[in-house]
Amino acid sequence: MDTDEEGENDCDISADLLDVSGCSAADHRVVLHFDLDCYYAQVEMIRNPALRTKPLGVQQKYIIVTCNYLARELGVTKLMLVKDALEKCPNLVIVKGEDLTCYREMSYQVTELLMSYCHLVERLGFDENFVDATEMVENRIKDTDMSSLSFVGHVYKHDASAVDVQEHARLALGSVIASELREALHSKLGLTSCAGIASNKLLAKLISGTFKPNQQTALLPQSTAELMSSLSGPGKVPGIGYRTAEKLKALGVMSIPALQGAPLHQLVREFGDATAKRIQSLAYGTDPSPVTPAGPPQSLSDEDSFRKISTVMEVESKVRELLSCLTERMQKDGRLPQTLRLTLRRSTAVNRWFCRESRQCPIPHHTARRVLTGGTEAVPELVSMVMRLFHRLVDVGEGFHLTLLNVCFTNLQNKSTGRNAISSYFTHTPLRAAHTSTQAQETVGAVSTPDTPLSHTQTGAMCGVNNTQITELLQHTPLSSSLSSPSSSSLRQTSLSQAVQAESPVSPLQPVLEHSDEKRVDTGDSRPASVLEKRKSSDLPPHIDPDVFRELPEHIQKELLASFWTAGSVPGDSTGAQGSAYTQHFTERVTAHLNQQGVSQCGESSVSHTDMAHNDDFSTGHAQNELCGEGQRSKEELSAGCPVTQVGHPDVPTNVDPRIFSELPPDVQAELLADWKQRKPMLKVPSKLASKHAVARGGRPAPKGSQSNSLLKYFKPS
DNA sequence: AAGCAATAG
DNA sequence: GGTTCTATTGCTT
Repeated sequence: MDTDEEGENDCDISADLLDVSGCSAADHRVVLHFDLDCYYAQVEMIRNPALRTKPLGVQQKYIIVTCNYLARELGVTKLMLVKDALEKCPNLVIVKGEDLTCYREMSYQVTELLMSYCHLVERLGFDENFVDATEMVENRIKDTDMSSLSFVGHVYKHDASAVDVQEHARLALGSVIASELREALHSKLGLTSCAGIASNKLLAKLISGTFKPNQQTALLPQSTAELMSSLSGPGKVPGIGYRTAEKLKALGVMSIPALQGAPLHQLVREFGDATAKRIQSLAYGTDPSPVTPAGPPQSLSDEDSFRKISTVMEVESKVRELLSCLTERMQKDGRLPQTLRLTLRRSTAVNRWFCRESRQCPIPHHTARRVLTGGTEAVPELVSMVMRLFHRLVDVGEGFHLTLLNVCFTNLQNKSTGRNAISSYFTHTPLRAAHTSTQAQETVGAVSTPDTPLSHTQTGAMCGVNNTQITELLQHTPLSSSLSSPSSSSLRQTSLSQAVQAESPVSPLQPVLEHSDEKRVDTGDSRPASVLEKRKSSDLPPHIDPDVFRELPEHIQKELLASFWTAGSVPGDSTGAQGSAYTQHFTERVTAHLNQQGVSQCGESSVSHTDMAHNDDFSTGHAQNELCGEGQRSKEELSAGCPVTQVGHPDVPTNVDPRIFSELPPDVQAELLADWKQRKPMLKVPSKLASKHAVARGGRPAPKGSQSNSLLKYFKPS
């Protein structure tokens, strides 16, 4: 009978059975999951808007790691061999994506933007974020008029307009918030995304991909079972990977219902108590794991793969290369690396046993310090440390065949004092934000217009971008007079931080920083689109050249007007960041527009290197950096966005073509130089990032060392 | 603390 | 059951 142990000890699963009926304590959370659309490809299209109209693939080594939707329509898929992709789609435009710098930087800007509205943000890879919006919903639910509330976006297996919002008010509010955050990502960073709204991370993640791209979906609690059983097998459950799925198969568990119904003791035998319970709960759609706030990364690593490295010399030079990049990153980070790890992959001929092996060692204090102070001066000592690790792994007497090397700094210790406020973790990658998205026709009822008065300083995207924008102009546009007039006229004038600041409408989306408790009477609707229409070019901010403005297509004009209208409500700060919000955006749009019109791009059309994909043997790392037809470039240069030969003025950034620079009017040159010189002091936002909520729930006490200080450094430039 | 396995994007 | 280039967590020693 029932005298078994397993029957009596707890009531774990039965708790789940209770909440099928709708509201129980367990679905109390509102969790959002954001997933950037084809992320790397999107970043590349932002860097070069001309790519938007073409099928685009991002290449790492010999595979296409991701591609845009145009390419997908033509049959290209993720992780496809370059050769296959080109067969399918001969017109595929390919950009190299081995250097992750710009993807990483933009990724942190995304997290940072989300965090500015809600501190509970957890990163998952570079392109996904969870947000626990429970508290935001609670705060908002009081003063929202239920009769005007409705779902934004899709509701899984339901007609969104037919769902009873009274019954699902919190979820509906979650969908409103998700759409506002997505709109913020779009208007501030130019990125489109999908979002899922549900009661926990598992469900939010699973639901977010149901309508793609650039759409969002909410999951009603009563649809949970349907969602789960729609998965083709246990392996599709996030958290159950290949190995676990294989083991389950061996147990005869091949479907979600099977996993739900599997005898617990059997799972426990295979996986242990904790894992067994966890995966079975997952099968029911239960996931108690908290949204754990993101911090700076816990390790920094750099790696390269190759066909073959078999001499110590090659190893050493590859290691040196990796360490140079890595120490630079480490220096910007500002934390002290306390351990160093080497990992490698060997090709054992007999059994293609692809596994990574590693050795690590502590880093002497003086060496670690030198990494931070001297940067690459520390490289030689690090190289010799790594080589010692290498000899621990490989008996060179035998001969060896490596296919990958990785070096990693871990055990990162916060530099206690706020003293060395290492500047800009993010050196801003060229940013062209806010494009009118081509495929964005989801009904975005409440806040569709590009207003969302985001009344906080979006540091990453706004401050200091002036310069990058100028830089962009220098890089991507011909020296035609048509351009120099708008750019210089709009960029030249320098002081006007106040213009529109007067009355920005109250945002339904309040950034967490200023926490305004003022009664907002009119939150939801308020903003008729007519406001936009009423603005004529006579309303242009003073620094915008009306003639240039009129040249732009109407939809871009509109977009810009909207941004003029909403930007700038930066309250107390804007130190020297003169009117950057306006000018930056304006400049961007003009530039993007010109590019889209096929203005010849400095001869360097990064568009036509579809060949050269396969001819390199992928042997020793380099060689393949032949990107824009300008010979070799280092990874860093590539990430900085197509530099040219280095000559010229010491203060001219490396990513600016000195020739082009020299042809600019002298006054513009002077201004740029001045700008570049005091770039660092210029950025700064003393925002106080949530310290109170550092420990959110049962989770972890926030990142190690928990210096909100260091976290800030990580996210903010300055 | 070290090394690895598993998971994920 | 691998392609890339990361990054995290948890188990085992």
